[in-house]
Amino acid sequence: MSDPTADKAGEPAAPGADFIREAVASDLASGRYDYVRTRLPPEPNGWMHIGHAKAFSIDYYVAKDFGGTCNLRFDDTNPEKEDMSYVEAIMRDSRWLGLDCGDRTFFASDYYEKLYELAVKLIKKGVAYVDDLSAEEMSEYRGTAVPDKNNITITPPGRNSPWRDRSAEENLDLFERMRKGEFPDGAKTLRAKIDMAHPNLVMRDPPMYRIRREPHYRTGEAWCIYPMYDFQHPLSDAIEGVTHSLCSMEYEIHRPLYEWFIREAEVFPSRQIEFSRLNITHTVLSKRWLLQIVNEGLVSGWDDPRMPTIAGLRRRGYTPEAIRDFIGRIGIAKTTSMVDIQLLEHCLREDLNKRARRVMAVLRPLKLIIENWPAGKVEMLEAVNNPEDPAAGTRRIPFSGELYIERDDFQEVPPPKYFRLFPGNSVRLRYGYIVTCTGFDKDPATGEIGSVRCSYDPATRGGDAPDNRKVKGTIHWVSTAQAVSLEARLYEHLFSSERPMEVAPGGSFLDSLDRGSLERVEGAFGEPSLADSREGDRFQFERLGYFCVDPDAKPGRLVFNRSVSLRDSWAKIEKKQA
RNA sequence: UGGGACGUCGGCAAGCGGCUAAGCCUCCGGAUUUUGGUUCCGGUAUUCGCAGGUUCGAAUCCUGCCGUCCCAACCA
Repeated sequence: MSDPTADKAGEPAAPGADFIREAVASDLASGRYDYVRTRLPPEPNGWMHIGHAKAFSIDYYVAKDFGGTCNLRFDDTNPEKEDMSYVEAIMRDSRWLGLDCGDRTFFASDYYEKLYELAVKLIKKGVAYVDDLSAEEMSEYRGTAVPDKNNITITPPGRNSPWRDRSAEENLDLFERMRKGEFPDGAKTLRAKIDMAHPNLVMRDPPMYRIRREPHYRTGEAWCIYPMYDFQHPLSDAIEGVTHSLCSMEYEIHRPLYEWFIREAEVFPSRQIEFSRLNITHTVLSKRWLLQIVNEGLVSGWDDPRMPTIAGLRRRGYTPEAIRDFIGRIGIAKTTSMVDIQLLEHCLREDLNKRARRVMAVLRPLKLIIENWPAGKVEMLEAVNNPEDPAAGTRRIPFSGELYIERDDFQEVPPPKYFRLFPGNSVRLRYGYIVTCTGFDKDPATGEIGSVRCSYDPATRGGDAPDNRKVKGTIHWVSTAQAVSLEARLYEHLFSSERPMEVAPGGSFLDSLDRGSLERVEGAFGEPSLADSREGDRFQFERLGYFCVDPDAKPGRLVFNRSVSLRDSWAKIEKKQA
């Protein structure tokens, strides 16, 4: 936090740094607009994920870069899926990320009356009509894409609805009665009258309003007709004076329609610009799929630390700075891309390396007994809190003749290049003493190592060897008598497949969901300073990774999430040897 | 014989007719190191989907092919 550049992370260098900023700069230069306003347009039907964070960041920082403003506007026009809890979650998460629109928070549902009036205007102009076709009929009349034998899609021209040429008066009357609730759900729609033979499917008289008797989370039962996205979005943008309506590539095909509504409704001409959405390896960024994972109980909730949601990342231990840095690094383009999740992890490590306090904890304890240690003696040793930040100071940790070390740090028969503890070998106990392994106990039945014995060199207090002898390995430890017990939760990627969205024919994206992606390690121990840590506190467990205190932690019951492991070059050596 | 877009290193991504094609992640070496962490050095595209063309000169312009993605919701 002390790094002044940290808050700039995620903000691309300068106006013109990407094609969107170039376009905005050029619009300002040409006089097309004399100010800049963007908007974050979430639909409150799911929690915000990192893909939204990318999109929101673009909206937010483009506006900021040009001295403009950014509105948060909930596109809440589908009462069946939306909920206030989602609004609250999205607001909390965007604020946490630093994308704070303050009092510029709006709802499309607040524009229903205004949108209705604009629809009436289009009816009066003769460019919108009430249609009696059913959904199925409409689909058929539109002449939608059909796969042919070569799997190529062909689209015959659509046919006009028999109701297409109703008079403006009749349409007006019908539309008014739709609003009054005189017709059952789905019986009629209001459609834009454009061109049923248009090569672009979305231009074939798209629906503007549907009848749906479903209480809306904000407007209650005030309305039984709801506007569709294509109609609502450009006009909501216009109502707010949005200059640049930035969205993802799948809306590109909708741009002619976006412009058509603006032109016909004669409202403020916002400009839509598209960019490609984010994809990340080993996860999915589709609200539908994330919802399914949550609903089926495959994770603990939207904020499960394995989820790519902002709440999940936060609980996992991600910092807003790391997420913003990541977003800044992936760039903005129009190509379909798949970003390596390792980049996200790298951004977290880089951030936490600078700020996380170091601490020692042993996840899989193995008892180490120092045979020549004076019985009952406890020494306090000084340890550095953060070698990257001298201001973090030092702390004192207890050392004794009985310690826990990591099971991995002892091998009865060392593999090649292994330089930790094995019979006869010396190792440094971090901030402690240099010890030499003198033996070990093994359960003859199971072959499990029960404890390891060693002798220490009193001249090496603190870990320095006065005789300059070389001790290659340094391992972490915790004194058994003073250790605090803790639970560590280790996470793997939610999906074992690099591209879970590429589902095999007849399969499901859930096929590659890793059911073992959460591992609870219950019998772990940490140094005593961990005892008074609080929810959200972040640490580096030396040699293991970055951990943070999970909300499940209670007084006297420590629970840590591993946010990300440290880079592990030994694992690579091992892998190569295998 | 529909429409729209995109194709530069394993992954992102600069490049906008003229220095030996930025940078980051990954990967591979090596140095430093009381975290096999960090940091630091070095290496990894004679080549820009392919084929032609224009030009003194092209990843950048033109033409044609090839490939990938999106569009069949009264969802957004």
